[in-house]
Amino acid sequence: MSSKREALLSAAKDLLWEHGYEAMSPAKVLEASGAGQGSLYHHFKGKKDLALAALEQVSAEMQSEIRRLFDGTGRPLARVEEYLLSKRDGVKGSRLGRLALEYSILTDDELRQPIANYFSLVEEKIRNAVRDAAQLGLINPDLDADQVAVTLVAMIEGGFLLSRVHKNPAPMERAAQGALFMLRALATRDIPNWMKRTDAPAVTRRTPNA
Amino acid sequence: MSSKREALLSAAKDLLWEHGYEAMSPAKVLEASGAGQGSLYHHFKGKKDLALAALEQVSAEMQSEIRRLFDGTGRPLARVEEYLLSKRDGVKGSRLGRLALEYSILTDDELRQPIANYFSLVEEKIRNAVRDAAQLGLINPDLDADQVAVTLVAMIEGGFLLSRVHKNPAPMERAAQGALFMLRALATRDIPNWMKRTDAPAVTRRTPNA
DNA sequence: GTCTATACGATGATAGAC
DNA sequence: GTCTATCATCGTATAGAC
Repeated sequence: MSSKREALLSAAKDLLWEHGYEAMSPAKVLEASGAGQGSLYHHFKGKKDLALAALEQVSAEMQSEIRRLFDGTGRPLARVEEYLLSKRDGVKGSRLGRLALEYSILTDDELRQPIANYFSLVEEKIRNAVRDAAQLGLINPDLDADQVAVTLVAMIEGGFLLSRVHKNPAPMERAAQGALFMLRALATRDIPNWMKRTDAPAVTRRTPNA
Repeated sequence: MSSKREALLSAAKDLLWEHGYEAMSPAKVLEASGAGQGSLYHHFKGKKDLALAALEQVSAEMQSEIRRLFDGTGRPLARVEEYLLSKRDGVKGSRLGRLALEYSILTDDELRQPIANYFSLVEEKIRNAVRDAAQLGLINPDLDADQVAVTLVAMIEGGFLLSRVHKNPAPMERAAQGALFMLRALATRDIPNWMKRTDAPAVTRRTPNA
C-alpha cells in the first residue's frame, strides 16, 4: 500500500511546525521523508495539497487533545486551568498558531480553516466551562463567557509570540501564569459593566469567509 | 541625492507589514517603489540589508510612539490603559509582532533584534508604570511588575493573532478589553503568592543571543 | 544614481522508466 | 507506487551602459 504517504505527511507536519508553510519546500519534505518526487505527486496534487492534509491532521490531533482535556468531570474551571497550565515549548512555538500570521494563510481560506477550527474549538470549550461554572454559582453569571475565552487564548498565543521574539521560554510561562491569575480573579470579583454579557452572539464561534 | 532610497525603504516597510519578510521579494519592492534593480543594489547590500534598514526604521518609529505615550504625567496606570486601548487593525496585524513567528526571523538575530527591542521597551515602560503605581500606593506593592508587563503585551499580540486566524477584528478588541480588565483587577485585589515579586531579574529586559 | 540585461540557484511541477 | 530525469518560473544578485 502507501508506505511513503505516511512518511511524507509526517515530514510535512514537522516542517510546518518548524519552518512554517511558505518556507516548507517540497524538496525539504522529500529529504526529511526519504521519498522521491514521484511519491509526493502521486499521493498529493502538490505542495498545498500536502500541507493541507498535514494541517488537517495536526488540527484533528490537537482538537482531540482539547476534547480530552475538557471532557473531564471535575470543577468546570479546573479544566480551563489545566489547559492554561499545559506544558509548552515557548521558543518552538504554538503548533498551529505559529502559522497564523503568514500571508499565504491569511489569503488562502482552505489553509486557514484547520487552524481557525482548532482555535474556535478551544474558545468554545472555555466558553462552555465558564457558563457551566456560572450555572453552578462558581463564577459571576454576568460575565461574558466569550470575552473570557478569547482573552485567555490570546494570552497563551501572545506568550508564544513573546517567547519567540526574545528566544526565551520565560515569557510563555509568565503569560500562562497571568492567564491563570486572571481566571481566578474573574471567578471572585465584581464584573465591570463593559465586561458583562450582552445578547450579541459569540464573535469567534465560526469564522467568516470559510 | 538619493531619491529612490526613500522610495525603496518606504515600499519595503509596507511590504514587510503586509507580506512578512520571507514573502517580501526584491522584485515586489522594485515594482512598489518604481525603482530599478540598480537603485536597490546601489543603496543596499541586498534583500536582508534593505529589510533590516526598514525594520530598524519601523522599530524606531514605534518606540517613539511608545515613549510619547508613556512619558505623560497622569496616573501611572492611565498610561498603560492608553496603550491597551490604542486603535488597532486586528486583521492587518501587529506591525512588528506580525513578523515575530517567521523562521528567518528566529534564526537571524540581526533581523530579530529591532523587533525584540520594541517589545522590550513596551515591557519596560509597563513595568516602570506598575512600579510607580506601587510607590504611590495605587497598586499592591507585592505585585511582580515584570509578570504584569509580559502578560499584558501577550494579550495584545495574542489578540492580533486571533483576529488574523478568524479574519475578524473582534478578537483583537476583546483581548484589549480583557487586558484592561486584568490591569484594573490587579490594581485592587490581593495578589496570590506565585504572582509576587521575587529577587530574580526581569526575564525579558534584554534578549539573549543579541 | 539609475537603468537594462544577464546569470544562476531554488522552487514547484511534469514525464516517463521501472 | 516509486524512482530519476527534466522543465518553466521565480527569487536574488551581478555587470556594465548611461
